[in-house]
Amino acid sequence: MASRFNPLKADAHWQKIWEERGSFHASDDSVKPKSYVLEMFPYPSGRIHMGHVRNYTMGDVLARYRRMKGFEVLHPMGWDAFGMPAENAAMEKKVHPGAWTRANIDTMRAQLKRLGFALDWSRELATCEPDYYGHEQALFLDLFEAGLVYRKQSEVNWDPVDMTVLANEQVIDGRGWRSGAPVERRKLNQWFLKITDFAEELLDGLDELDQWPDKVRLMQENWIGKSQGLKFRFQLSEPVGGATDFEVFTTRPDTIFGASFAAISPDHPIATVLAGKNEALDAFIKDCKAGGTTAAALETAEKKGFDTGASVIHPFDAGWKLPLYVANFVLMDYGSGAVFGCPAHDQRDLEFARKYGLPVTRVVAPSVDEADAPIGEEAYTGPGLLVNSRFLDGLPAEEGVREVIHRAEQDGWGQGTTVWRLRDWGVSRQRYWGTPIPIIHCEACGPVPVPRDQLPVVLPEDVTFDTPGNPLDRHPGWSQVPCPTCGGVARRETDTLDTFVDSSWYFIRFASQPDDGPFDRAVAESWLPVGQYIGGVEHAILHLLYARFWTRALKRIGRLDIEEPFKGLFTQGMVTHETYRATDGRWLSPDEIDERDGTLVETASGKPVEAGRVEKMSKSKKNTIDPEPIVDQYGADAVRWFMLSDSPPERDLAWSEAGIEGAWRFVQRLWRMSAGAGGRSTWLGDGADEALDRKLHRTIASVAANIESLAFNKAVANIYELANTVEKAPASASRAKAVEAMLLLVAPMVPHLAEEAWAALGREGLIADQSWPDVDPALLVEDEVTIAVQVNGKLRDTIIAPKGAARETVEEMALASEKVVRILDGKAPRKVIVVPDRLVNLVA
RNA sequence: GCCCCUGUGGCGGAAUUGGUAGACGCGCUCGACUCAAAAUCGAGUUCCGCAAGGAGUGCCCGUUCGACUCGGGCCAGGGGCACCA
Repeated sequence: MASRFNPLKADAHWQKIWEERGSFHASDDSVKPKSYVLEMFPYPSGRIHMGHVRNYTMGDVLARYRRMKGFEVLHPMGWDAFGMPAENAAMEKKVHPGAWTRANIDTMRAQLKRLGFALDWSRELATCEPDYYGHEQALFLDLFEAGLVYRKQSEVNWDPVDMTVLANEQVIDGRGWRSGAPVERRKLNQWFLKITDFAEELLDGLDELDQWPDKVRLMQENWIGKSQGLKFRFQLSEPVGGATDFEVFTTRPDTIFGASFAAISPDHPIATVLAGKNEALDAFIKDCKAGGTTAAALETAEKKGFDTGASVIHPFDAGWKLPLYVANFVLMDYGSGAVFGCPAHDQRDLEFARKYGLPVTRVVAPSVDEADAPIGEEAYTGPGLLVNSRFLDGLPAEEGVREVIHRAEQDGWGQGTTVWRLRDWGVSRQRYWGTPIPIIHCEACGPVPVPRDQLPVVLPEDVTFDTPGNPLDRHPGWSQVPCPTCGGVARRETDTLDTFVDSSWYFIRFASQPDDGPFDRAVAESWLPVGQYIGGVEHAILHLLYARFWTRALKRIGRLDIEEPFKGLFTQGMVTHETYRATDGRWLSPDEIDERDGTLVETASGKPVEAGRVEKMSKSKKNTIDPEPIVDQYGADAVRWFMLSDSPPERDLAWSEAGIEGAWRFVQRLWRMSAGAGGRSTWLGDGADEALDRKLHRTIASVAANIESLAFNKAVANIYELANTVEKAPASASRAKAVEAMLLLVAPMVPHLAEEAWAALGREGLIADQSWPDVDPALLVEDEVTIAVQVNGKLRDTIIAPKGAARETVEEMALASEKVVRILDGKAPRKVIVVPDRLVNLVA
């Protein structure tokens, strides 16, 4: 028997056997209970990175464990293959996005296979292929016909030099990433999905997702952002271009008497009219449109306003006029695009009022006595009673909200309403490498769906990337088609779908992939919802919300009777690594660094180096570790073991050389203990070892519990403890059993070693096909317990007592302790607290 | 700006409902084996102290017989923010 486990041979050997036997093919018509384990599918960016390895290792352990527990497991893999990086590669490297993407997929598939994941490769899919996106186009048309798709104007980041639309990520400090030109906001006609129709049910549905992290549920709740408040109309003192009033929304109608100005968005129709007669205002509005469209860019921008000279009338007092401003912080997309400002109780309004010299009137105070307490640098947003508010005076603020809404409804100038922060999902992208939107624009008929028998609308491959912008627009023939309805002159939609659409239903396609439709309903329903979904927390909002929406939309149109796509969700942490910088600011890779005389230097130059933070692996910081050479050197199992060890899976994992070395050593230690030369003879023996039996059975139970709750680091620690105990135990029949059971426990984590050792021990069949070992409940119960003895809450001694011993017995034993006698010094304790089987606390 | 998360030895971290803080791993120290090294095995390793003992889970305050755990107030670091996926 080999004295060392050789992963180079073993990995490939067992991977081939699993593949030949179809070990991990999921059968749709199995009689076993079904379990769907899914990790977020990767974007084929080039090569597998450590984050993928960690993600897929976690899912793999769970999938393999569930198979051992008797489930028919669906554990598929595919490619989120459309997206911007392929177009960037096309421009930079002069390769076609399709060729680049497909080559990446081939590379990454081979890399994943080397890690020995228990995946059903027969269900592999790539979103960039017509046999996937064609079905997506059909689903898009289903939603279109159900009235869930519409068209409206929406803003994009526009690069005026490159004449192209920019993604937020391409806007750096308000400038285009290539041209460096200041970015403008520009309106385009775009397609939207009516996710807001589902706002209420998407919010309510969160309550039932009890196997999701609270953090993610909260993030989604905030994102959906339900607010209740008052919608009312401000009358303009003088009509503006025919308008005599406009709508305002507020969540704080109780503060209406603290109003000192009204503000509308730069995009508000009234602002547009006013700007027509006022050059300075026009310039101000243009200025507001500079910069990016992200929330962060908008909200950190300096709060600026422009006094239009117009005014509005206070709803409760016809003689009270409020100045009307155009303000850059008022969002046209939220509420009505108009607000009233109450500086005393809103920080942003306060800063605005101070800047433009507007009055600040307190209308909420902690008590009536503080009615005239001045507002300093900070707005008062706490609870309290209404003051300086006429008929509202003395009411608690929350009652004031109800009272103002009541009066507004009674007098007919406003009504209580619910407003959502959630906006409809804009799915148009002015890009090539995405799913073509299956719509034809006819001059006479308007937008017309592509007839079903003409799907898929295939993305043409003969395009060029020599100029910026969407190549589909420039393609000579592709967009020119007759109208399907009238046969007249028409043009294909040249925008493509947001790649989040692709990832909103791939998990359904994995469950069922017929040729003639997106999925077979009954088969899909037999697997769904996904039992455990695992991926990065960066998808906590958008991807997960869109997938939830898409699933509910399919239910609404009668295609699938599933409400929530993901029953269990787990968000794993990132893989990090140390960073280094040369004194001139260059990032240096950790292997370009040496330590000389206690200081860090750059190996090549000998110049000093500054150690940076341990950060997410990224090319720009030169701290990435390519998994492939690591697998070459240590084998798949050591890499997998390291990914599971130490760090809790939801937190970041710091890559280290020492860590992978440690994992490698443990893999070898497992081999020596079980099948390695000389190993067996040391543990074969007769007779029972009850202490070892107890340890084994407790370990089986706790490893199972820890895998089920995805606490892999704890499962790993359990196994180390067991290994330590087994090694110290004398030879016995119990020890022989423990070694074999231990192989079953590690089989989901280090499957190649487990198979190799299983075979070396002469056991039949694959370890992958074995059942998880049973636990004898009798062995989980201890007959003796260690009890802590405290005096005044401080630990002074421990005693060993029979499990379940009477309070009196334990108290007596504690009082008999030498240390306790010395500390109590003859005095009787005032009070004795006994926690059965845990501790005794003597209060002196 | 808004929202969220995290903070425990030299390091990663463990600690069912408040009940023996530091399991397990890494590193380090000493020892065994070896001509030597690697590998392996054994012992030790929160801090102060020879010891008895004392202190200790980012900081301050509180609740409790008892707080890493609960409440209040801070500090520090990190993440997300709708066209990156």
